[in-house]
Amino acid sequence: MHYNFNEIEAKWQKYWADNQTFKAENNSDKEKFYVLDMFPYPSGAGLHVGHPLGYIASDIYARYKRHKGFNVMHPQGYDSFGLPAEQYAIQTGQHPAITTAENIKTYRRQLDQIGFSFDWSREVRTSDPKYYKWTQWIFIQLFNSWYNKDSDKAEDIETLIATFSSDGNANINAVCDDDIESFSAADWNAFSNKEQQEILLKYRLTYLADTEVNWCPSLGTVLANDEIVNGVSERGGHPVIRKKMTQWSMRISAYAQRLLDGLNTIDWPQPLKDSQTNWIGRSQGASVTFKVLTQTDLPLTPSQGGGTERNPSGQVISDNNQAPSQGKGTERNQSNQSDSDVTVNPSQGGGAAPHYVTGDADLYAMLLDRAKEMRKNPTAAEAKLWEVLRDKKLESKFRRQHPVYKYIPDFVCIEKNLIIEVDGDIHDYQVDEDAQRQLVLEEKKGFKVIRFTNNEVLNDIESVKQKIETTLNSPSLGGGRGEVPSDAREIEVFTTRPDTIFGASFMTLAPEHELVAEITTAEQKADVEAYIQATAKRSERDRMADVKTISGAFTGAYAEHPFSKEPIPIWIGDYVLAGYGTGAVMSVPCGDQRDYDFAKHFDIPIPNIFEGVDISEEAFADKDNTVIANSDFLNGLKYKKAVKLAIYELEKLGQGKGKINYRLRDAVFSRQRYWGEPFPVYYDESGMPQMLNKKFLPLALPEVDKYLPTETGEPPLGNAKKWYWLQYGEEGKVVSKEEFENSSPSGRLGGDLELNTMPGWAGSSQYFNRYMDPHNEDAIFSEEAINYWQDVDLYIGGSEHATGHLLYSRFLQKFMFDRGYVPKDEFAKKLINQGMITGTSAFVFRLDLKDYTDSLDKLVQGRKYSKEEEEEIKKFVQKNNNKILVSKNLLNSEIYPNSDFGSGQLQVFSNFPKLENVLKLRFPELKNLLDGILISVVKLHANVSFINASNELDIEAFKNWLPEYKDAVFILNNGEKYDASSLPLGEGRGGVYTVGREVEKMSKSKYNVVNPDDIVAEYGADSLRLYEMFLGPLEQSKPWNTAGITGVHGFLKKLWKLYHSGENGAFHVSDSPPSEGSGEDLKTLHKTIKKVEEDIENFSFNTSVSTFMICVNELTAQKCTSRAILEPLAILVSPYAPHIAEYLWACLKLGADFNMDNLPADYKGISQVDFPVFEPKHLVESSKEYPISFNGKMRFTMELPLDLSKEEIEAAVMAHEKTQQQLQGRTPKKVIVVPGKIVNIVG
RNA sequence: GCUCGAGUGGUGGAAUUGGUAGACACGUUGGACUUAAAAUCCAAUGGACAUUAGUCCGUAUGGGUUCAAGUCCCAUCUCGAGUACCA
Repeated sequence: MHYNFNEIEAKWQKYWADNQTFKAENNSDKEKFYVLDMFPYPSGAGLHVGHPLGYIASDIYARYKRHKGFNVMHPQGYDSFGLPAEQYAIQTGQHPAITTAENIKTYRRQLDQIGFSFDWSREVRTSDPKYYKWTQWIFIQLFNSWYNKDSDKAEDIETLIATFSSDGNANINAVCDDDIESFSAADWNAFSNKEQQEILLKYRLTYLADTEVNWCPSLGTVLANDEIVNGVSERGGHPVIRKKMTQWSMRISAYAQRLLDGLNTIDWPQPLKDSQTNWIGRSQGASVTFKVLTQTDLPLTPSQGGGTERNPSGQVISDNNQAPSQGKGTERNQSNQSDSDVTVNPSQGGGAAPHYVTGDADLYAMLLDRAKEMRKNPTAAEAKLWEVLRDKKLESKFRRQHPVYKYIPDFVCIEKNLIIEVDGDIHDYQVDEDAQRQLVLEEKKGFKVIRFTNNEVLNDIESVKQKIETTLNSPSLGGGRGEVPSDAREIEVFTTRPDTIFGASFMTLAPEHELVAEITTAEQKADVEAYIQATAKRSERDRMADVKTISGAFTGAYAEHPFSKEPIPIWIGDYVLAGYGTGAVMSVPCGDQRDYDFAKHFDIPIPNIFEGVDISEEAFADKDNTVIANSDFLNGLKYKKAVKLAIYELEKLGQGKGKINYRLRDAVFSRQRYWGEPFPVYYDESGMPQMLNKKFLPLALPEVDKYLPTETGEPPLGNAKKWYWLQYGEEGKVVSKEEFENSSPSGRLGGDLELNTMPGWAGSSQYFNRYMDPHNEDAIFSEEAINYWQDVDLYIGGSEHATGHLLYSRFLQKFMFDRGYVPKDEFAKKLINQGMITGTSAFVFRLDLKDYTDSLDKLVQGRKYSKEEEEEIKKFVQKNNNKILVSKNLLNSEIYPNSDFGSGQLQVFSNFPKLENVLKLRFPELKNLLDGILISVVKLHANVSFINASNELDIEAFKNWLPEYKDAVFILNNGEKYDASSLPLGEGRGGVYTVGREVEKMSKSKYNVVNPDDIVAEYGADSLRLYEMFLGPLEQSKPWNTAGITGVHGFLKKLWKLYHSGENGAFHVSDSPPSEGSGEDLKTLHKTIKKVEEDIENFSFNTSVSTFMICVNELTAQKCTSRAILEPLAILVSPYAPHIAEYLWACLKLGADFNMDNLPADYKGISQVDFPVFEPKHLVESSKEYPISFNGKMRFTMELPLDLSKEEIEAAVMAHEKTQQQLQGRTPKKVIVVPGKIVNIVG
């Protein structure tokens, strides 16, 4: 019998399927083991040989673990939502579900024929409504959760609502939007339902927000950060722009620290952990608040120009021409500042009025004059109260007699929208007018007005003060005047180097920073606006590509250094990114190269604050060797201490605190696609999003006529005729717009459904848990199932998912853990990234010919051709251009010039002298004319299926494939011609055409894709499995070369022969005890058991294939036929080559004539047999072949018993004749003896 | 630029803790069998000199530690992956 792999493999695959051999039970006495592959996206192209690599590795491991007595779950499924099926739908109109189903069928067939031990009863498909029901359910759970920083976990939104209604939000420590105003319990309870919903949305873990997103116009959808590579879309490479859209987002940033910490608890590849760490991007430092100085705060002229400057009010403020950063700061006078603020007249200011100008513009000048008058003559009560309010004594800044609208109230706190009036006697007759004025201020201008009488102020200032304080702290007080935040005149920066704060000689804001317009002075306005426009024009990509160019603009504004109180200029520059930190930096040119370059470029001073460091050439960024100087209280300190002290001092000033910043942003969760999970969300009458009740899930994807966005630019679901939610009580359904509008409003719930769908990672972030109980219709999985299977023990997949799928899955696992659904907060204990299998492209080499007789170079070379010669050349070129293909060995150079190579034939031939000779030989008419032709060599991909193991081209197949070369001339490696005319007798006289080979990514366009179907048909699944493992280490990227498969295929044949040593290759094993032959067979077996076991545990599958080969070679040489050896061997091999192992096992157990269709009822396949146990006693050696080296160089070996002592070994070695020969009479200085290892003689 | 990983025959790759470098294969060359091919089997195969013995050189390069270095340390070069003005 010969090894008929096709028949064997088909039969046993059927046997496994029929018997559900690999079905895993959810309750078992055995220990569980969960082996998982990243489920594939079923693409139309089907599998190539690179795809199964990881599946084969995991399958070997799963089978091995079954042999080791584990209850192994090894499921498989499909990540079947996604773009390609949708693009195909757009092009052809075929529903993505149909495309997907077809592709899955192909995948399944291809997977089945490789013999995986998948438990297909657990298959999931993300696009199956029964599956995405639970994806929608998870979304609802996220919506109904918030992140409590105090307990450091996600909690039910109800706990938040309970706290709101009992205590307001003052003491809530949550991860939430940053624009939340504080409110009391009373406020909360007084809010309308809509207001409450709006507030809750700012806390939910998935929330609807206007976010700046990466919009890809070509794809018509937004992309997550991890879907963008080098500024263009990962799929298709389309440009991406920033755009504001209302989108669902996931508050993954809440988990930044835990995602980081969790990495220490899992056995994942370091590069993958590194890239997650990088992606999360934690940096520790401080946030520092800089006050922006107003014009009048500045003692000195801000601009570089000379001469006297005027402030906008026309008042001469300085004739001092010193640059501000060099000048001394003068003491600032707070009360002066307050007063002088109002002297700014907006009508002359040039730009937008400063935010504190609240007076009516038309009346402003008049009001201002009156206000000034009034300030000079305060009443006693006003003066007394001013003493309490001025200089921020109550934390909030008050202004007195400050014009507001048409009035001049006594005291105003603009930041808090609070007006304080002191009613003197004089006002008594004015009650009506005051009431009117209050109404206007409160209703129209949004101020709160509180009044005190003169008496109250004069007699009980304490209670007045208290009342003002209470009012100031009341959350009902507005947060300031609309668009201008209360801290508008402060700039917050994040820095990792607070120790270098005294080196900050300027500040830089991102051009997009919200304060830029506000602080820019009139003189600088033009500059700044021009710069902002210039940066806005540049695409993300340009900005990234061009990081060398330094650009920026001065705003004219200054900030106050928190410690030195010096004014420092505020610049804008596009090297500061709006999206990171606060979009502003304190620039320390001496300690940061970018700041340094910027300062150099714009001639900004670079103060040196490092001891003994030269910064004349570049910045000094080395933290470890830092000693701070010129920095007041930080002088002489090292980095760590200086950081601590700087933060401490900043905290004392209230201008900073230690802070940890993360790069990780919340994940945008909406996609404007059709082929994805619909959100279980409708929008009610007030426009607020509402979740569908769980019992209405799944909300199935609607049918649409076309898969493109609607004419109004809405996502494809906008095309659906029925996409309204209509619900009365317990009954709900999806209806058309008409049906909804015609339904009775009484008791009706519902509204239009969400038009976006979920992104690709939605369905893949918990699928590993769904496998545990995939058919459960009441829950995502049962408690019993999750508690039994717990988590994935081994996860194998590609590293390209490092910052996408794998990060989101960890995030969702932690969320599920917080909410008590899963027992583990990391879903996969161990993860391995399989490497990519690259293709080995094949090339033929075409000669491109060009008539060279007219060329200028010809004259330079001084060669002249006769008319006849020129004719001859022209004729030849015309006939043979692009028609001559030469064998690789004629191009005996590593340089293959392409068609652009134009420096003349001389260089071509100096590179390829062999080619020149051959051409002269084969085309005798050209013998003296070759100089007249410009020849360049062009590489062409040839389909790898035409290439044999020796890199020889099947010329006829190639010609059939590319008919344009039907009449081409092939010049073979022996210099012979092979062309249409030389057929059929010519045949190139034994020559062959050798192709060039290069490793490239496997791709259709490179014609180097190898289909596993072909391999399986020709060599069998077991050969494919073995060869994929044999190629090299699992994690490593390595090239596929089909030729090499003969090695492992030959091994399988040898293995077969070992069991078929009978007459005519009949199956034969002997029951005689082992070691009857050479006595070495047990040693061979146990050596193999040991090595294979170690290899599998270490995922070193390539070396165990070698081990099998060695084992079979040895047993063959030993003529082993012993059942005691061959049975364990079959088990050892079975994880790798399960089909042949199953067959041999059946022969061993039932005899070679067993009937596949009628196996004994109690027959157990090889997969259910225990793994052989390694017994060290078989490997005990009595002697060792010692390498004897001299000065570390091995010279010869000698066999010595292992039980010799060091001294005995030394004596034996020294006595050896070869030792004496090596020493040539010298006496060794030293003899190193390592028993059982080596002897080294020094001297 | 930064972070990580890797450089070993013609090729894929072995060498788990420093201890016989190149296991196991592919390819190549020679041979056997065959009308021939395929298949199979045998032998050789890091390089150089010698070709009988043997000698020297060899794990990207240059240093170092050690009785002994592919393996450990330092520097340099090259390639790959990730990331990128992250303050």
